[in-house]
Amino acid sequence: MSERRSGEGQPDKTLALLWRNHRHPMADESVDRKRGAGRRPSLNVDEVVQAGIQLADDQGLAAASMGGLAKELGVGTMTLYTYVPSKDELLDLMVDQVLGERELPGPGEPRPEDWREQVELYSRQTRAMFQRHLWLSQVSTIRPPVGPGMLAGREYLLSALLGLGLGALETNTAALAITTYVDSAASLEAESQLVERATGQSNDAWWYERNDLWETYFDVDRHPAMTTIWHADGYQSSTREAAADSYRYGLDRLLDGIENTAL
Amino acid sequence: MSERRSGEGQPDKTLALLWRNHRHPMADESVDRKRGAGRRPSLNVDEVVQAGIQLADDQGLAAASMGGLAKELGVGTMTLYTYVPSKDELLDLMVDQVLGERELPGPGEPRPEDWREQVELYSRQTRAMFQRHLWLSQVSTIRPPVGPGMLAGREYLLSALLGLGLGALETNTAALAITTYVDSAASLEAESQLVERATGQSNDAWWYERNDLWETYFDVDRHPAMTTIWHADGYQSSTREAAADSYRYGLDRLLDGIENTAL
DNA sequence: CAGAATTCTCGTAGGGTATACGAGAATTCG
DNA sequence: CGAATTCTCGTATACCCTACGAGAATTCTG
Repeated sequence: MSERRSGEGQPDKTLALLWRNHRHPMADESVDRKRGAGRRPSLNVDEVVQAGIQLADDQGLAAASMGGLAKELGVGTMTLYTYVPSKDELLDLMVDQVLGERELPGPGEPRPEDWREQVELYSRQTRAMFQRHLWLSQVSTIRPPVGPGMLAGREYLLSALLGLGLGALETNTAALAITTYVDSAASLEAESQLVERATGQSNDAWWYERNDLWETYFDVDRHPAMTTIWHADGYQSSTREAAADSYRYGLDRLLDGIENTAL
Repeated sequence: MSERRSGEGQPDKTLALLWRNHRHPMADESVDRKRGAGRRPSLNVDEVVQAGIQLADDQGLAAASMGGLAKELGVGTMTLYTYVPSKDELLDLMVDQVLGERELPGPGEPRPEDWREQVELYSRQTRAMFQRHLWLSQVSTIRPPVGPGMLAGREYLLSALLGLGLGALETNTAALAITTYVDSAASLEAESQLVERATGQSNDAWWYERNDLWETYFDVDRHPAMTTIWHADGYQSSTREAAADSYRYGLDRLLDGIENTAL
């Protein structure tokens, strides 16, 4: 993973960058430089962010280093620091950008009627996002970029749950529980593919390589439950399918539980 | 996050290291060198692993580099490679060690009667493990060390669910869903504290620093649900408490859902 | 008891990372 | 045409992992 994240420097500057393409009440020239004297920039923030995403998609997050990205853009490494204060900030911008790519209906836009269908949509879009951008799984979400993309996602999920009549605090709590589950599972799924790509070995092949375990080290007496499941064909052959099934199952059960408390 | 993990080299050698302290049917001297000619080792694997855990606990995973660990042990960096084939293998050993520290009753040992209480115990022990070893949150779990510690955890959880009479495949699926939820949440909790430690700033302070967001950029029309929750006091002041509540809530709902399908 | 065999020890070297600093180049304003 | 402004980017630093191979320590063999 990544080590430390997110600008400790000036939150104002960070927020201004995140919201750079949104008009807001106090719209001053905090980001848009008034074009006057001075050398003309050869790039702009959006180009840098987009190129960063592209590079991370194609070659992995590690390849999207400041040096690598600069080479891709045909400029010197330090030139990037004209557009972005640090690598961490750049990552924030990349993340909020792709968070905003999810196609989630905003307020007033048409959406599924059933609340579960609405949550389902959030789940699908989020998983698809992780699939498009596997590197997301390597980025910490503890202090997320507080930009338009992230807020749109939270807004959508909360609006889906509001209809349940759960009370403000419980609604928020439920939304958090759902995002924890969905985002974590989607992240694990993406990470799994990343590992397959990086090692050139499927996860199934990896497990198979460890067959020795069962023959040599596995002690049936110490593991009766696993043995029982095994003999009852409780293990799926495909790691991937097992993960997908367990995701489906867990989300359905979680929503069942939430629905029940709402009655 | 960490980049790539887990020995692609020889699974046999890896397994032998992981199970080094367990007697097994085919017990040969694959690990224990027959003590004969040759210089005496100044360390052993367990010491290296233990020192690695200690160092990662105290100074963070980054500080537990091969160089740093060697300095701590008073040997040259390359000396460590006598005991452990690579840094990734060492990490596997550290992880399985702490997985095994969880106090989960084995087969035949006394345990809570209620299955939910048993799952609860798994949850408590796992969260406590992450709290003792915050660096676990930075380690990928996609290809876990297939050692005694990991197997004991899976065995316990499966045994807790077997009593529900769910059928082998569904039991396994449910167990996977539970570990995904519990492990992910515990990992996020630990990561959160790690970030606080690394930045010297509490997460609450971090959010507070972004108060500008609400005044300057937040658009009420685009975020009616968030606004509603806000006005109904649906947001908790403490990030940490909010996370804990949502964890509790989500786990309870998940177990509710599982219980219902079992009827 | 000497040399051979074996095993552990560890310095060096190489290719990777983010970014502080400051000099130089390009552009426009007065 | 200078001065002011802004963008460009080479250099230098301090880390990371580990392949390689020479040297040190110990015991076995005769």
